[in-house]
Amino acid sequence: MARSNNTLYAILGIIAHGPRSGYDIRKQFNASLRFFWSESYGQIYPMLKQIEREGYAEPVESNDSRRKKLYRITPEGQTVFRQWLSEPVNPINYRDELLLKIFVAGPQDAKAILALLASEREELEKNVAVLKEQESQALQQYHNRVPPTWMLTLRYGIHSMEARLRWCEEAIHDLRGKGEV
Amino acid sequence: MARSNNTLYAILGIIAHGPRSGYDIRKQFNASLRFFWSESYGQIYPMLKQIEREGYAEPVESNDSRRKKLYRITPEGQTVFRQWLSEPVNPINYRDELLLKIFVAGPQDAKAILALLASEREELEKNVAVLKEQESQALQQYHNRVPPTWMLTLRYGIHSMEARLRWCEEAIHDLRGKGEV
DNA sequence: CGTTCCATGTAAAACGTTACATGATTCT
DNA sequence: AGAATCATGTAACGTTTTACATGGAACG
Repeated sequence: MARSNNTLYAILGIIAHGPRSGYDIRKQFNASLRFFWSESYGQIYPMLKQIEREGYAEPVESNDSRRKKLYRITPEGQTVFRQWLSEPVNPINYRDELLLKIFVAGPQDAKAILALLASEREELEKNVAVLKEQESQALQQYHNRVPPTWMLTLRYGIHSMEARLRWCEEAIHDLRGKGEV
Repeated sequence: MARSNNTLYAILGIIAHGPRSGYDIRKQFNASLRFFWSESYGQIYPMLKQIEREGYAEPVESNDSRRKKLYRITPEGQTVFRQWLSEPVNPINYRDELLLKIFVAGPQDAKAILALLASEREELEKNVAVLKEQESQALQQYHNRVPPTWMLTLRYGIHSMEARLRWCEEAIHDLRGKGEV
């Protein structure tokens, strides 16, 4: 079975909104979707060349003072991108280390697990704050016009992290209640 | 930088609760943690041999009618397992295809995204029902005694899937409201 | 006696990160 | 001038899935 080749479509999806360099693409993922998607340079640059070879994008000369190599999506690229977009998504393969540890922990590990949960909670509180700040900034920007679809990914970040945070607190409460600490 | 070698610890964590075969290990992950962790045979069997070579587990002859090869964790295995358990977790690398698609979608893709969200919602409703059923079964089983830590992973499944479900509904509502459908 | 499930295993390919190398531009 | 950031790229390594191969046990 052919693998999903997500890196190809991720890049195509970014340059579908306008010419971008490899550096731009990385930046865009890190700025907005870092909690749910990331691409490393080690994948981006080789994939851009492959995309060009297959005729899904072509280089454009930039009038930037930097020597950026911008790529513009071609009509063929648009076609395969929209095709991919409408296909059902593949099941996610999460590998959540914290969940694994809790799953395999025994009663004697309650203390260690509590420590992990505490630092997770701290981390989540920070991240939720960052996302909410981003949200209020974005809402000001779009106060009358329709917000773009990527706003939905921001909303997802808030929903999912708040849920994880509530779970963390519940779990800490449960473990403390056992008196095994 | 040394990579985290999670497969090793995942396996060690399972056999820490009693002798298991490669097949058992797979089954246990699929039964309880499938949404947050999975291991394929292509990793499990070679890793079991490596674990044996390193002295973290040893084979035990089974009195099972099947020709299972059970592995039992050694004291050294226990040690490295508990050590790993107490270390801080590495950041997760989610790669959430649905989020990616929504992030890179343009206004003209609203219809395609709505279809994806609708089938995601369906899927989530099924999964939440399954988990809640599992939860009530487990709660009966442990009605007086303290529930094991893996119950927390079940709770996480419910929390996170319900959050994703609520987000799905919110997103569908938003996209419909735009009149772009 | 055939089908289904149990059970172990390997090889190849695909995927993804990390570390390194290189050099230009911008800012202080 | 020096530091920080921008920018492209590659090689090595580690991780993970997929496809294939093999055969025994249970069940109707």
